[in-house]
Amino acid sequence: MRRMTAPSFKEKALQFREDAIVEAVNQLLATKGYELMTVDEVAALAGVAKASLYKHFSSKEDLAAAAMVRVLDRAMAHADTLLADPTANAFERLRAVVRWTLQVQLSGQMPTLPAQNSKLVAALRSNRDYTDRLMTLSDTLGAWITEGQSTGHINNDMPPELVLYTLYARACDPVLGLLKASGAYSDVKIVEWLVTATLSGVASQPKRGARLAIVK
Amino acid sequence: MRRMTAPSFKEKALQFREDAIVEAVNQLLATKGYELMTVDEVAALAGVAKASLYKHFSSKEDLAAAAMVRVLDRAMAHADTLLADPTANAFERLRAVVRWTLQVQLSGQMPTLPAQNSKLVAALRSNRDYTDRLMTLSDTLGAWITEGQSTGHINNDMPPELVLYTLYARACDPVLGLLKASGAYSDVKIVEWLVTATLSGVASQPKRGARLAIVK
DNA sequence: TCATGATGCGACTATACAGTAGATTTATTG
DNA sequence: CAATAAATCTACTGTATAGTCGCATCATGA
Repeated sequence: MRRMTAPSFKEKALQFREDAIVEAVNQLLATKGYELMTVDEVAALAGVAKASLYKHFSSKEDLAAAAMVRVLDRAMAHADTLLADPTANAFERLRAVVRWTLQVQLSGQMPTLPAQNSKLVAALRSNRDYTDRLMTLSDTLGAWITEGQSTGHINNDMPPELVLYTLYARACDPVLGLLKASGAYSDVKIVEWLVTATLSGVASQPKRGARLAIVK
Repeated sequence: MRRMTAPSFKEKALQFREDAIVEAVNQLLATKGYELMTVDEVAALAGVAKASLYKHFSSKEDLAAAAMVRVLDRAMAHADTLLADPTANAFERLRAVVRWTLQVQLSGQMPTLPAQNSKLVAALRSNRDYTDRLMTLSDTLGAWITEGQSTGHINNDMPPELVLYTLYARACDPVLGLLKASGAYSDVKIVEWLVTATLSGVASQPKRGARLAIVK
């Protein structure tokens, strides 16, 4: 049954609190990671008692899932804005996705979860809010990837799966943090280098037409 | 004062136990990660009582450091064998390093540590056994990288630091595990794709001489 | 203004885990 | 073989933290 009336004051306050909690989780996941994040910290940062928090989310795993849902929503929203630009092709959209992901991580806003925690992984897998969004986003990006392969922009020898995972992996690439910690480079420079590294690797690009002088 | 006598039976047994402990740590770090690894597990897996373990290593951080020292030693040993081949150039040696790293990870033998645990990071930083080896290995690889840049094999626009970190990051690349979990590809294929992705990215390589047909 | 039901909170429990103390075994040496 | 020193083990402590209980508070609707 869908709601008929406008959200009441109480309901808006509720939503506001949930947002504060998820924002706190997002922040802590981005800085300390899942294992080191404590529910007490989340509650304190959100300005909520722990028992109240458990009225909204039934477990620590649920908290993590909520943060991932939010970042996936943002990623999909970003993908939609990219589709709105008719001048960009699939490859350029993928490049923009990589850049967006790196920018979010560099600004300390990217929540990351350990793939090794089996209890957490099981909780995520059985969370429809999460899995549905992950599949939707993967479908969108997967379509761009195969399109990029058919237009010759993306390596045809690699399975689209591998390319997709490679993009996702930018969200937890440790290189970003190490370069930032060195303090020697601007954020913009770091992002551009890593976009290049992802798409073209660290090897020199063979110059187009480089063999002109050699071939007769 | 250096020892004069051969290691006694007792001392060999001691060394043997330490090896068993470090091997257990390595295995658990590779599978569960640092936070989820418990000292009780390490002791059980090594076949040693926890209190005995603490006679060898004074903290959980020390255990992790010992495992990292071991893997760094192996990496340096591998680098030495690469230097022994006079036909390979710096770029080819770096490719071999990437392949080795991926192979170790794929076989479930690569210990990884969370960069977010500040207590652990502090312990590693103040551990000479660890830092000395890390610097030595970085010097070796760094020399190969700048050599690769001067011979035009490696992108000159990128700081060597970035290239070095990119190589190191292969040790904890989640793409490997995801592809393996999909079950659709052989280990050899996975490694080769990721070597390519690291060095040349996921984009199509512009074919050498591709503009021949266009330029006059 | 009062009844009500949902939401919030302080204080609590249970548990898992890092680290320790003291008894016990074992290799070594005279 | 006896004395010793070192290493190991069993059983423990202290603490951090996920999750809960029961009472207090407050918006809402009559």
